[in-house]
Amino acid sequence: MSDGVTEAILQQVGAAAGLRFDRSSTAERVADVLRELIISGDLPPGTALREQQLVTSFEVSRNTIREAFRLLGRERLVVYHLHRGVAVRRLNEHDVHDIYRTRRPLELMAIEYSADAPRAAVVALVGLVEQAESAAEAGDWKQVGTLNIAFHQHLVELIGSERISAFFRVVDAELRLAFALVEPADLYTPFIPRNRKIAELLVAGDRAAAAKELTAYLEEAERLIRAGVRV
Amino acid sequence: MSDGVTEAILQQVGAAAGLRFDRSSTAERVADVLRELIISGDLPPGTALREQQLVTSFEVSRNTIREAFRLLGRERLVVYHLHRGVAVRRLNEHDVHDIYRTRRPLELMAIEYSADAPRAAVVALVGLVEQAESAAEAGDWKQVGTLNIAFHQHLVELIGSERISAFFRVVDAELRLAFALVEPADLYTPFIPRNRKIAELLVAGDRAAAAKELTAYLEEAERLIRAGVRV
DNA sequence: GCATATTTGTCCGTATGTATA
DNA sequence: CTATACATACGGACAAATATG
Repeated sequence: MSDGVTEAILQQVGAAAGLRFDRSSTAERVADVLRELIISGDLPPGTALREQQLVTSFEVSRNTIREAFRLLGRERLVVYHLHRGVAVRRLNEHDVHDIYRTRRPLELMAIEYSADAPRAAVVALVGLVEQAESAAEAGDWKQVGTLNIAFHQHLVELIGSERISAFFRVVDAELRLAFALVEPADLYTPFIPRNRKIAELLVAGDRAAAAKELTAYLEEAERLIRAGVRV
Repeated sequence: MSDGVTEAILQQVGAAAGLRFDRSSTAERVADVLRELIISGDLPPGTALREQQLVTSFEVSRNTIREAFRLLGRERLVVYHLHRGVAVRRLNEHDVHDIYRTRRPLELMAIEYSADAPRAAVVALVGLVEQAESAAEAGDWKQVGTLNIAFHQHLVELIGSERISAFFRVVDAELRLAFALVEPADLYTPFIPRNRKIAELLVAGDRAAAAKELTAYLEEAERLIRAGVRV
């Protein structure tokens, strides 16, 4: 009945997190911990999050847990089933498709806006790629993944809208629900050189070529992740 | 002490909404009603939403109210102050500026995507403008406002991303927090002909001119609303 | 600045309804 | 079909923080 593995994970992190004695509300902090567990893959898609279980692991009340669920639900990281509680969201192919339909216009627009963005911000993209290359050589795929995300997040931030940046973060967290299903080496290795090319083209000011390269990147990534979700 | 006006509004709507016996959770439904009250301007920015007050008007428990607050908080319609509860959000000039920094790239991208969108969807924009013209003649400013929003929502939907559409809806609801501060006639009258021009240019396939017109629209709207917020 | 009242933050017990074995 | 487990929702309690006189 009770999922021993899930329970163990929650015990660890919940207890260690020092949930009380903070500035924000307990519900926010519970949501933060759960979000981290979800996007890191420790709580894989489909995992049922039972209220009582979380009450004992986090040592907070059920009300607080439920408030945290509401927050995560709005971020699309968990799904509600009335009278059946919440579970970590499982993306289907359509979800992945729509996420890329979301990323494409945003990132393409970011390329256009790069013309007006501070040069330092554009150059910083190259630095992120270089860090990713080092991490890949060291075989640290988790770090490569983080840096890949940081690259695209940074790109979108060139638009200069806090709301779009925040929206992109949420969509990105959502996309990570699918990452657990794909081999990290498969996922990132081919994309580092692509990111490098995009960054270099932007620094050179060739936005049209950068847009072309980005489109190719996104198409390949979507295909790969959709294949992973299909399984 | 207790705000009689706010109370009266909540009494009315809360009781009339038939909150129980529905498919979704009570918290969702409470949030729906509150959202409507907020974006319609019945609960103007700054209004304190006291838990006990809502408990009596909606006849639900405090826990449920708090869950609804979490939902609205994630939509940026209310703000939390620890140990001081929630209040209807009050936009400042920076907020309005960022909202337009958000709208601009999205709507410009929508114009580009209109090339690939189904023709019927593009033509439908003209229909929305015509409805707005009728409503303006009839002096129904509330309806004009609704139709203006529908126009831009419809435009963004040409991108074809459910997530972007949903995001735009949230941003739009947020923007309405500022509408209460501007005279509706001032706000909408000059924009109907602009919308018409944009729609006609899109139907004609002249996307560059439509983009120019849209940019002018957004600049004017931002200026007007920022002036309203400044007061 | 202090004492008091109010309100939030959080926890708990319980009753009801729903889904699943 | 019954039993069980669980989520949903309510209401009461109390400490802590904040607002008020």
